[in-house]
Amino acid sequence: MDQPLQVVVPTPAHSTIASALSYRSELPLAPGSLVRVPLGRREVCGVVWEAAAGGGEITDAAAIRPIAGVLEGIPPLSAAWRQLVTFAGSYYQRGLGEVALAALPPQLRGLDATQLARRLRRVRAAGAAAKAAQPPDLTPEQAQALHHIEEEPGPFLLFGATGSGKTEVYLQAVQRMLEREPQGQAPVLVPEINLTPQLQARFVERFGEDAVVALHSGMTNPQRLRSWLAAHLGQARIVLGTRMAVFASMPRLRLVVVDEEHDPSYKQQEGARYSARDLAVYRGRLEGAKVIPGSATPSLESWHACDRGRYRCLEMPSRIGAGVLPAVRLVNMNHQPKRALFSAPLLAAIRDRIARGEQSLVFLNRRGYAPVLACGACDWKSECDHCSAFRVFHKIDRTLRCHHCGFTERVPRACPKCGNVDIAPLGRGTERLEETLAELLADAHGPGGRPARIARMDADSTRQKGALEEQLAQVHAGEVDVLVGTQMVTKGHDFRRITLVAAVNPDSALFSSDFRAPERLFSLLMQAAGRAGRDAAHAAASEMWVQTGTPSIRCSTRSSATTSRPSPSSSSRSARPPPCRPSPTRRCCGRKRARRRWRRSSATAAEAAAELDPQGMVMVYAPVPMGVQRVANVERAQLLVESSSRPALQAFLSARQPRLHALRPRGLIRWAVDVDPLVI
DNA sequence: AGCACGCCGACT
DNA sequence: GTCGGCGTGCTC
Repeated sequence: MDQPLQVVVPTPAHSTIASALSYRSELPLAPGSLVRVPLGRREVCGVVWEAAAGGGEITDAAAIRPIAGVLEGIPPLSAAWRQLVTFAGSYYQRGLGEVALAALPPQLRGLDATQLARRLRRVRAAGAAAKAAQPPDLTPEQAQALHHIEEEPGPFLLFGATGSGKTEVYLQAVQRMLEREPQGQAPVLVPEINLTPQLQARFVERFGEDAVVALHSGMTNPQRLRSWLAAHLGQARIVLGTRMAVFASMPRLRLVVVDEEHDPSYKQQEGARYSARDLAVYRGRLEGAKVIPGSATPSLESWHACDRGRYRCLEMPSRIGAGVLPAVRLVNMNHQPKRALFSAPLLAAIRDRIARGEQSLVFLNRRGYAPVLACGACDWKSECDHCSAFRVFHKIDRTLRCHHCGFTERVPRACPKCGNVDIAPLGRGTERLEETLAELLADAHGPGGRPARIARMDADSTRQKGALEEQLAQVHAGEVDVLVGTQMVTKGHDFRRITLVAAVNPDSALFSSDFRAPERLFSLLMQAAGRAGRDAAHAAASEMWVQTGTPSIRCSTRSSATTSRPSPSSSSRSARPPPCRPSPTRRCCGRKRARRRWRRSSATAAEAAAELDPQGMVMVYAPVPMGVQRVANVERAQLLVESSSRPALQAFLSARQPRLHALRPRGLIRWAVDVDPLVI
C-alpha cells in the first residue's frame, strides 16, 4: 500500500492552490525530503511537508498521483527550515510552495540522479574545518560589544560609527561561536552583491577558503547549487550572502549577522515580499541562535525594537585609528548665487585636495545627464510614452531613457511637439556633474603639475562585467582625483585616500511623500561621510561637505556629527512614530481602464472589513495612485490596510485572499500584498 | 506561473 | 483549408 504524502509545490499566489498537494509514494518519506512530482502536464520539484500543514482534503482518492522521484542523497530540510518557510508564507501572505521553492537553488530541478550524485560528492570532498587566523586586538568598545554578545541572548543592534570596526566584531563573534562549536554555522547577510567581495575576502582570510561560501543572485546556477549544498550538508561554516541567504538551509545555525541592517535592499520587492532582516531575527529565535543586526545608521524599526527592549543596543561610537569622523562643513545654499552648483568654498576645498594629491568624492544620487529635457518654446517635456515619469537625458549616447520601463529613444533634434530646436536639459545627474566639474577644475593641477583627473561611477559606468572592479582599482591606485558617483559609491568601499566627501544637492531627495525619505537621506549622507578619512594618517583632516538649502538637514547633520548619536533618528522618532502599527499595502496593477475597479475593490475591501472584522480593528483606506502611477503601460495604485493588532490584521488578510481570488475580475488586473512595506 | 484547450483572422 | 493570436481554466 502506498504512503500518502503532502507535498508543497511552486504555485504562485495567483493560483488557487493554497497549500500542499497530496501524492503517494511506495516508500515513506520524511518531511523535508525533496521530490519530483507531476503537476498537470509538467513535472516540478517539491518538498514533503508534514500532513498537518496540508489540510488538502482529498475528495477523490483516484486523483492522487504517485511522486515521480526522490532527489537522492540530499538530506531532508530541517523542521526549523520548514517552520521558517511556513512563517514567511503566512506572514507575507504567499503560498508555502512558492516560498519554499524560491528559497532553493533553481538548478536542483534540472539535474538527474548521476549529476546530483557527482555534485554531492564534490561538495563533501571539499569540506574542511575552519582554521581561524590570529585575530587582531580589539578596541575597548569592540571588546565590550563582544562581551555582551557572549553573555546575553540578543538580538543585538550593533550601532557602530562607520570605521568603528563592526566587521571585526562580526568576525570574532563567529570565531568564538566556532571555538565553542566547531561544526556551528553562521549566515552573514549583506545588502548588495558589490559589497560581498571585500567582506568575503576578510572572512576567507580569517577562516579559510573552504569555510566560507557566497550566496547571491549574481552567481551562476552551478555556483549557487554548490554553495547551497555546502551549507545544507553542514560543510560551510559561513554563508555570506544577500537577502536570499536568510533562507539558506543550515542544519547547525548558531549565529546570524545582518550587516547594514537599515539597508532597504533587505526587503524583497517582488514575489514574497519579505524582510530578510526581520526573518533573520525570527529565525534566530526559532533556532536558538544569536542575531546581530549592525549599522552606523540603524533603521527606525530597529530603534523602536531597542526602545521596547526587544533588541539590545551595543554602541561603538568611536572610529578606529585617529578616532574621528570627518568634520562636517555645511554650506547654506540660500546664501549662494542662485543656480550655483558648487559653492566657492567647496570648490576651493576640492582644489586644495587635488593640489595635495588627495582624493575627493562628490555624491549625487541621480544618474544620467539631466532628469528632464524640456522645450524652451512650448510645454513639451521628455515624458515616457509608457510611464507617468520623465525620461532621463543621457548625453553620452544621446538618448532619452526611462528608468522605470527602459524605453529608450535617441534625443530628438527639435521639439517633437512644436519643432523648436531649443530644447534644454533641466536639473543635473552624475554625467552632467562630471562635465561641470571638469570645466570648473580645468585649471586645477595635482602634485607635479599634472591635470586633475575626474571619474564617474554609477550604474551606467559599471554596467559592463568587470567595469566596477576596474574602476575601483583605479580609485584605489590613486589614478583619480575627484570621483563623482551615486549611492553606489557610498556603500562599504574602503577608499583609503579620500579625505573629502561632498553631497552637492541632497535636498531633492526630500521632495517626496515618503516618510522615510529624511531617514534614508541621513543614512546615505552618514555612509558617504564614512568614506572619508578611513586612513588614520588623514582622518583628522577629512571633511564631509553638505550643500543644502533645507534647514532641517543642516541641524540634523551638524548635531549628529558632533554627538555621534544620530539625531534625525531621535527627532523623527519623536515627531513621527515608526511604523510599529503593522501596515500592509495591497498594491494593485492593471491596464488603463483599471481605475474604476480600484474604487470597487476598495468598496469590497471595506465591506469585507466590516464583515470579517466586526470589532473594527482593521482600517481600510481608499486606494491611491502609486508614486509613479503608470509603468510600462500598467496603471498602479495601492490601498492601505492598517491595524494596531497584528493578529487581527493577519486574520483579515488571510480571510481576504480567497475572496480576491473569487472576484475574478475580467481583463488583466494583478495585485500583491506587501506586509510591512518600505514605502507607503 | 505554466500549459492546456478553444474559438476567430491571414497565409502555403 | 491550416497556423496562430491570446482569453479562460486547471493543476493532487
